[in-house]
Amino acid sequence: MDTLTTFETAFEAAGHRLTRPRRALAELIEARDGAFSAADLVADARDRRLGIGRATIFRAIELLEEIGALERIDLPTGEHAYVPCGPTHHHHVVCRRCSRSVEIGDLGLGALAREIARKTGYRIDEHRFELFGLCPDCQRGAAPAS
Amino acid sequence: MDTLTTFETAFEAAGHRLTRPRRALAELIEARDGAFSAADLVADARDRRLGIGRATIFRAIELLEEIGALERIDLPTGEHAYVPCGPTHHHHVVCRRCSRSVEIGDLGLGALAREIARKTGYRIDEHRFELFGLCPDCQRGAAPAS
DNA sequence: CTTTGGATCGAGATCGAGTATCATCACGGC
DNA sequence: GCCGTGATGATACTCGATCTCGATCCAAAG
Repeated sequence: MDTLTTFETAFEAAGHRLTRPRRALAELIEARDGAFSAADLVADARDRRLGIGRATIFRAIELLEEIGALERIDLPTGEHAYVPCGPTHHHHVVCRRCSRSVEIGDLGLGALAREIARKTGYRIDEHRFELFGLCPDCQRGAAPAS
Repeated sequence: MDTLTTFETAFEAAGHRLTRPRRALAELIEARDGAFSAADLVADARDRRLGIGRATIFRAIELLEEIGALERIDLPTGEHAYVPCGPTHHHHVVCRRCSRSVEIGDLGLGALAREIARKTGYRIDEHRFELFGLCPDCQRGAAPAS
């Protein structure tokens, strides 16, 4: 395999080494195609006997988050999950059954945040908008992708 | 003290006993006047030698959350915090320095969620919108309330 | 191709939030 | 006041996440 996946490219572009564990994790994430938890990756890696340590997985996630290739989402259950995403400001819709996620644009929330800042007097420098529900497939009762 | 605080009333109204530990926790929460973590309450209780067990604090928080007197918020740091709030649908603006929070109304987000549902095909049944920044006092460099 | 330094790795210890257990206690209706 | 049931708190435990540190690997230079 000499074509690099999105995540492999992300590692290189940010000036980090493209090591075997990182390649493997990039593949695992691409294979999931949706939101996943750190525990999911740990389980995947163990199931496939990749011999990747827990710490390495957390470090890779942290790195991809810094780079902007992943974003952490807080599920309604209180668990942490991560979704693959692009560099522009956006929000996510996450299926609570299969975890597949869709990016949506800013949708005027930036303007809304400024409006709220004006009304409350707060200086707002971060906002999060997350939506949860069922994706079309899961509504039909189809088997989820992952 | 024979006037009940908001939280003491909340316990009674939901048909739960108004015990000494619960009264004490209600006071601690009111005294904080903003978002706080479970660990904050544990620390407060220990500092004041109230002799309240860790489990009791988590149970009280869980109860108040069920009742609707508290809502869990996920801070940008990944920590869980809780904010006092009323029963109607709303969102919060939280100061990331002093944790004081302000409730804001729905602001048309319900309609926006429906619009997103239409576009993406997802059946959306939950959404969260949280804003973080500096409250007016903290912008002025004033000492935060808590 | 070999060397070499620093980034990265993996195993295990550790930490900390949150939960489960269970004998004892106290609220509040009677 | 009594008593039954909900509540309490000490303790042990689970589990996600972090820290440590010696070993290893990558990649650039020679």
